[in-house]
Amino acid sequence: MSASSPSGEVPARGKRADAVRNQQALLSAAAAVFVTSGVDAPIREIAATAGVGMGTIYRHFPTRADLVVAVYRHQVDACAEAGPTLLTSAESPFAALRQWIDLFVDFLVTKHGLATAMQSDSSGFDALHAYFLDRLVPVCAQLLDAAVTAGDIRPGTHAYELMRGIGNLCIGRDNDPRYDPRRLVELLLQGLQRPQSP
Amino acid sequence: MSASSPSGEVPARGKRADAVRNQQALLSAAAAVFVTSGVDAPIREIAATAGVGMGTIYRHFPTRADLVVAVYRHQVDACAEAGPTLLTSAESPFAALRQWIDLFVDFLVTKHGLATAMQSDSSGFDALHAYFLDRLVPVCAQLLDAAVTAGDIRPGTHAYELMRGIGNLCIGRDNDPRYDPRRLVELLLQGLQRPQSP
DNA sequence: GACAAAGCGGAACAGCGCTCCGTATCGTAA
DNA sequence: TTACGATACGGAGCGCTGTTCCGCTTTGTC
Repeated sequence: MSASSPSGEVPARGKRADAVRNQQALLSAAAAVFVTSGVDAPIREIAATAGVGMGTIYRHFPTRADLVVAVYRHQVDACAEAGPTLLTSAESPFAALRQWIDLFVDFLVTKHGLATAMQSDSSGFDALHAYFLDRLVPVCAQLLDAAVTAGDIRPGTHAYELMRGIGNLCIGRDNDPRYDPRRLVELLLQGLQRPQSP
Repeated sequence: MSASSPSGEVPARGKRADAVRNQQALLSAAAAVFVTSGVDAPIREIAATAGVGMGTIYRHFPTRADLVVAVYRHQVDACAEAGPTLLTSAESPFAALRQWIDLFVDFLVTKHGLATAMQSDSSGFDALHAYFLDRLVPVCAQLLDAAVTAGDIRPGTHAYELMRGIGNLCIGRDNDPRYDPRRLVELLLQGLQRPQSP
C-alpha cells in the first residue's frame, strides 16, 4: 500500500503508452458504467464504453474485484482533486460543494459495490476505507469552510458527519424507482443552505 | 398469510395430483441443493435433483425469490415438526437436540439466502421472520427442556438465545474452507452438555 | 527502416436464466 | 369403461453472460 503519486494511479513505468492509455480509459468507463448499471454490469458493456476489447480488461484486471478496487482508488483520487478545482471554477462555494457532492454520490456506488465484491478480504477493505477517509474528509471540510466563509451555508456541520450521512442515504438504491437518494441528498443540501433564524 | 394447515404447505385443492407431487419434490430438492450449492444454484441443477423439467419449476415458482420463500416456509414447518418426532425416536433427549440442530443449520442457508433474495421487500421478510420465531422457538425450548430434565445438559440456556447464537455462527460461510460453522456449533453443544462444576 | 516484445481485439466456448409449445397425464362425465 | 377436454410436463432453443486464446497490430529501440 505505498500511496506514492499524489495524482492517483501509479503510471506503471516501463509500460507501453497505449497500455497506460487503455488502463485510464477503462477506469473512467467502468466508473461511469457502475453508476448506470451497477458493479455487476457486463464486462462487454464496460469494454465497449472504454472502446477496447474484452481481452484488454482481463489483462489489466484479472478479476472483477481487481477492477472494482482500482476504480475505487481512482475515484477517491479524482474526487479529492476535484474539490480545489471546483472551488475556483464554480460560481460560488456552495455551487462547488453541490457539484462535489454530486461526484461523491456517483462514487458511492462503487464504494458500496466494493463491500460486496470484497466480502472475504475485510482487512483489505478496511485499508481502502481508511484511504477514503484520509483523502476525502479534508477536501469536504475545505469546501464546507469556504461555503461557510462566503455566507452560503450555516456553520457547525462537520465534514465526516455530512459524508457519512450522504453515504447512508445512498444505501440500498438498487434501481428501486421509489427510492432516489439524490432527492434526499439535495434536501440535505438545502437544509444546509438556509439558516434557521428568520 | 393464513397459516392454516399444521402440516405445512397448503395442498392447493383443485390441483392435479402430479402437480402437488412435483411441488413437494421441488421443495425438498431445492432445500437440498441450497445446502450444497447455495441459493444461487443453477435452476437446471434443482430441476434435475427433483427429477422434473425446468418448465415445471417456472410454473410453480415464477421467480427465484418465490422458490426461496416457499422452501423457507417448507423448512420452517419441517423443522418444527421434526422436534417432537426426534424426541421420541432418538436415543436420548440430547441426541434429539443435536439432530434437530443439524437440521436447523441446514435450514439457515436458506434463511440467509432469503435475506439477499428479498432485499427489496423488507416487510415481507419481517413477516417470514416472525413466522420463523413463532414456530421454532417453542420447539427448541421443548427439546432443551427435555434434555435438561433428563440431566443431559445444564439448565439455564434459553431457546431464543441458542438459536440466535447458532444463526450468527452460520453467517458468512460462503464455501470458505477456513470457516466451518458446524464445528463451532458442535463446540457450543459440547459446552452445553458438560456441567461446569467438577 | 527493421525487428522483437508488448499489447490488443474479438471469435469461440461453456454455462446460465427463461420461454414456448408439442406431448403426456389426469380427472370426469357419459 | 371409455373418451375427451383441461391441466401439467419436459426440454430444445434463444439470448446473455464470463472467460480464454491466439493471430494481428502497435510500440519502443537499435
